[in-house]
Amino acid sequence: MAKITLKDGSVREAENGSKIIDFVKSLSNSLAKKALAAKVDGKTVDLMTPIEKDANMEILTFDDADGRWALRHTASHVMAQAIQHLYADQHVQFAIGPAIENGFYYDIDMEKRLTDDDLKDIEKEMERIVKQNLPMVRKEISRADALKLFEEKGQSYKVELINDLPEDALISLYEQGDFVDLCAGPHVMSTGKVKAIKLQSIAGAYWRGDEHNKMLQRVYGTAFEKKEDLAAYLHMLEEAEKRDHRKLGKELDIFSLHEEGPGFPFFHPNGMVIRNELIGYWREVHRRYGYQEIKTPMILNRRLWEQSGHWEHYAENMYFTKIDDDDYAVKPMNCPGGILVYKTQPHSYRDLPLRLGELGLVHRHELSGALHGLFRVRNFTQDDAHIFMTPDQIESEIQHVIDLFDEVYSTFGLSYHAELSTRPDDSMGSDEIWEKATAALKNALEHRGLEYVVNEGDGAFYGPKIDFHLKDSIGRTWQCGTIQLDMLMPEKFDMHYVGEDGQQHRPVMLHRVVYGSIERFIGILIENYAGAFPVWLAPVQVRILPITDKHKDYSQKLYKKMFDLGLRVEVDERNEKMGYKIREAQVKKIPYALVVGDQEVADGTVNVRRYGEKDSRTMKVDEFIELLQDKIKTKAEKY
RNA sequence: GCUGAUGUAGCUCAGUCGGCAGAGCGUAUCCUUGGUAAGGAUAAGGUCACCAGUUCAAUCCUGGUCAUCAGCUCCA
Repeated sequence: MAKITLKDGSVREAENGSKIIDFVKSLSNSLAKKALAAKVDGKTVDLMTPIEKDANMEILTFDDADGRWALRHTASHVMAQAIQHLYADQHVQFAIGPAIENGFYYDIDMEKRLTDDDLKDIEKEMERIVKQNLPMVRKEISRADALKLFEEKGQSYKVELINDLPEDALISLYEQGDFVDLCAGPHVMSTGKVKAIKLQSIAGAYWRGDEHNKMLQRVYGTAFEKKEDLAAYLHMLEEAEKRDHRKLGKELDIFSLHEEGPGFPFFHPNGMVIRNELIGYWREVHRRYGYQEIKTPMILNRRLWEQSGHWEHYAENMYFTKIDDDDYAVKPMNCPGGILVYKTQPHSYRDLPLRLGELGLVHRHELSGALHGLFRVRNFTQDDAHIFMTPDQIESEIQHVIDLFDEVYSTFGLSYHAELSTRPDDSMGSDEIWEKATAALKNALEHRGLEYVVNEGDGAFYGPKIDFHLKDSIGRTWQCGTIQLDMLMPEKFDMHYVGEDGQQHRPVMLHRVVYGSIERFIGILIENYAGAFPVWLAPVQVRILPITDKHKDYSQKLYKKMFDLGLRVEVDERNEKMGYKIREAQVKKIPYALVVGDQEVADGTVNVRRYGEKDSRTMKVDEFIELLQDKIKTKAEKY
């Protein structure tokens, strides 16, 4: 007998060689029904796996990420089978078909181009396969047999995958009915478990994610255990779409994009209010954290970009121009400018760390297909800063930067995750410098207990970096903040400071942005607040709604009083009924609507209705203004 | 840049299987002076993304270009 320790710590016995599913049945029939896979000593396996020794076991259901993964992975195989059935004449080649965060996909290669209508047919065929409740049978074969099998089937992508596996690898296959696939698993026990399926979209994807390879057809879908859950998920997606910053940006008159300038966003008055408030806050925070601000030119001579390495490593993303007969480039980054400022005078170790901030407008030629609202543009303002310091200040300075990031993100109620990116192929500098810089970043992260993922080879060409990612309305993450450690630019530009010993030393440089780009950050904020900005950021903070013409004078007096206090206020004097004006104020997501009629004029009050609330309350004018000013001062998120 | 889809009024979208282009919202004017999510009427508003081709005739068919959307690649 094997001793099985369950998640709650209880220990049960199971017969050696018995299947996990039978063991689960012995625990509870209802659990056995819900079970999708199991985690044995940390490894996720099929329920058909035999129990062979004492182990820790967790039964996975749809509530567990790994359970969902198994179900959706099976769904992906079912889809592949359906495609094989429907397009038998096509010699469909299958590449890979994993489960992903909220669903699954399969990459396939065939002559016929799938259309949205085809998805309906595939779904139908999938449902048929699900109904048949085919068992998912795992088989293990040798590498040679696997090669033979897939060569015979003419599945060249599979053959390529197998060839990449170690010589002695035992290869697993999963078979359901007439479909067999190379797959490590795990899967749910049978196709019948996949109760609710929705195929979502078709897109291109490069084989192995490499743009030099052939582009395959990728079919995205999602699957749930219950139809209701699928419906709820699809509804959630619809709701999230309403928060899309491109949609809200238009509706709330924040920004626009035009064919005349793809990727070059236009900011409207409402957008500029948000921008300027963000910048004001940024300046206030950075002053407290010991930064000074500079401004450097947008166009600089070719020599500078050659010296920095951009000319060699970044040219395909740069825009160029000529002045007289000389080559110039529009800056894609602010650092060389900051370095020139540093070099205008000698520095002592006593001046360091020297923190120079710059709101710098940079231009980068991004691929046309990558452009995406304010999230991915071709010109953007980085809330940049370059910190020049001594080598032994690196770690404390990184901590200092992370403190600042923490403060800024929490002001907006944003949660983030960190990623560490290491040396890319196309990079400058010695191994030693890279190792040192990477270790410094890693230490800072670990010292602080920040969890992070590592992106091998994703660093900048001049140094490794820590990126801070924020989520958009549908859960895609976007890199915003970044801290990049740079020991190369100081060399390239022969930068110095005088140390305690009176000798010349090489400073270390830190590039960092908090918002990342003001444009992208505004996009994130629009989605985060669903367009209903906190009072301090709201383009219009208060709208006064006089009931009839009789109340216009009082409204104007109120308006002037608030306007003179610097508040963003407007009066809706249109000849409309109160219901209409209230609706308009709500649709525009204005934090406070003030209704004024006979009552308010007589009492010197306002009737305050907050955005999103049905009830209103009457307040003295001064009392309301005080409330408003307090919300603004404290950057309160709630009205 | 790649694969696929889309482009009609300021916005959201119908529509024309080739024959003078439509709705709702918004805007303007008039009526209505109305207490918390849409009061009524009238009117203006379009080179049907752009450029070629086919045709007696193209918003519609063909080809190309541009932009947008989803994804890939890339990135703040």
